[in-house]
Amino acid sequence: MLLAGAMASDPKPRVRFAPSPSGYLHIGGARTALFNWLWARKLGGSFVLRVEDTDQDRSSMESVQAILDAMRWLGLDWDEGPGVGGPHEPYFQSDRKAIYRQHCEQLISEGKAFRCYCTKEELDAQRAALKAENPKAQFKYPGTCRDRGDQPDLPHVVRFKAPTEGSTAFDDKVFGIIDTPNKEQQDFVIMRRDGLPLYNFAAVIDDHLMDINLVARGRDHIGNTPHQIMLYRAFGWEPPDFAHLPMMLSPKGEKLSKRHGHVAVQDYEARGYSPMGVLNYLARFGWSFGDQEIFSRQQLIDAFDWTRVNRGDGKFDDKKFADVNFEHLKQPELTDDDAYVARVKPFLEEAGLEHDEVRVRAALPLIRERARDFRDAVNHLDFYLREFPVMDEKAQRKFLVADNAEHLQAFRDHFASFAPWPSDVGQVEPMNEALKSWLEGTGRSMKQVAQPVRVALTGRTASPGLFEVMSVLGRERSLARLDRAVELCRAGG
RNA sequence: GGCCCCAUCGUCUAGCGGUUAGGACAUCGGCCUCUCACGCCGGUAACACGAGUUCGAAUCUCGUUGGGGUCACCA
Repeated sequence: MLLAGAMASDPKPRVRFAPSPSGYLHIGGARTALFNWLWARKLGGSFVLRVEDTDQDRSSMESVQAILDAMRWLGLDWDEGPGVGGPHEPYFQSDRKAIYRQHCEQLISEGKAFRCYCTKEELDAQRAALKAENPKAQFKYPGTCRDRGDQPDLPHVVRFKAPTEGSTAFDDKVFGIIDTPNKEQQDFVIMRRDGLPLYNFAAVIDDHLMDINLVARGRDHIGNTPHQIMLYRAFGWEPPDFAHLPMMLSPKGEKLSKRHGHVAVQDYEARGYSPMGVLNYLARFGWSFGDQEIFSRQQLIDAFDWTRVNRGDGKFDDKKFADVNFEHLKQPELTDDDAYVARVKPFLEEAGLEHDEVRVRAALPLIRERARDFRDAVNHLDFYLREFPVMDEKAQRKFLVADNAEHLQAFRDHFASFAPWPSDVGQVEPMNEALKSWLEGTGRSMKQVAQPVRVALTGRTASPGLFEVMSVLGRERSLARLDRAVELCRAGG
């Protein structure tokens, strides 16, 4: 057995992500891109983006755009590829047809590939006949056209003369040595009838021409690897290293697809996830670093290593994902105030809320420990940003009643003269003290007062501490809300 | 079915011959408390099974079972 990839030297990695633009950026694809990107960034290598759009029926420019947008949103920048160019242009396979044709001709002239004139129908018929005779038999292309004369004018596909003796092995950076008997192979098609290359052929040529020295992709490509290695050898090229990643399965263990909910990166963007929240969850899926769960972008780059990538497939867990994202929103070290404000802004606009940046920043410490994503943050921000809060009907009925008017009025009057009014949520302690002594002095209980005040200020029964809210709202707005609540109590009661 | 791969709490995982099998999410209690949240403390919960190797296996070998991938003129 000839072992590919075993003794590759260790130059700067040149890795690639090669999506097929037939939809959106799949969450599993994003992880593949991430691992490649991390490796390139860690070692100062290059991350190449190549668009595999040879199947014109399934590819679209909208899809290319969606994928590039998602990559940019995640911050997975590429050193070569669409938009940035590079020394190995073009980076769209649909612009490289001449290259594939030329290499195909080379293999044919060297006797390593041949034109096959069999039609799909003929092959199907042969397969059916074999099945009829022996249901368990495995149909393989019988080599009908292997030694038939070359007739380029006839409609044909081009097949690679695959070896049938021995085996093809490679040393995977994740799975170790994978050895596949060649007798399993058949003369596979490298060029379609319409002259367009098939995946295995185009990928090999591009990876070689683009100097890719490590191909990292999903485990579903393991079976393609022997084919590709055969092609490298046929061309006399050194195969790159390979690293295959375990699969991301649905919570039920099935292949992850749209029916399982959110699988497109853009779905998470729309839900208000943070790019680093997404990246962090994906990084920890099939890879670990001791007990560490939360990573900044730089920590990920520093810590990433193929030796810590696992082999077992995993099941997707939305709850864990949400929590990792939450962790990134909570910690200012991971999402600083500027980033937070910038990310939440479009969601505020979408909700039609006034984007009062000063007040948003003032409320941020309160929001951070409550909002699980930026969309959720808008909900928590809502009552700070309106003139008056939207009253929750049940809350109003229960707490803004005649009996509470007096408590609210007294609270309002007492704190109207309080000075200094806290300008920061961290400065509310004096007000808390004042509240306690006021309650004692007037014979009121916290229970009697707190919830009515809360509803008055926020329109809700759940919110941050009373004085934290008041410090964000400011004196005037707070008092106005209390006044309005007193009116509501009297009118409603 | 052929070939390939995988197997630790429900989930993501640590473990790389000797551990009370650890962490995180989820879940269940409790503390904190003006509500919510954060935070803190604690509980339930795993080595798929069977043979070996070894003084000693979650760790090594083989088998069984289970799961996944792949067998296109898709990628």
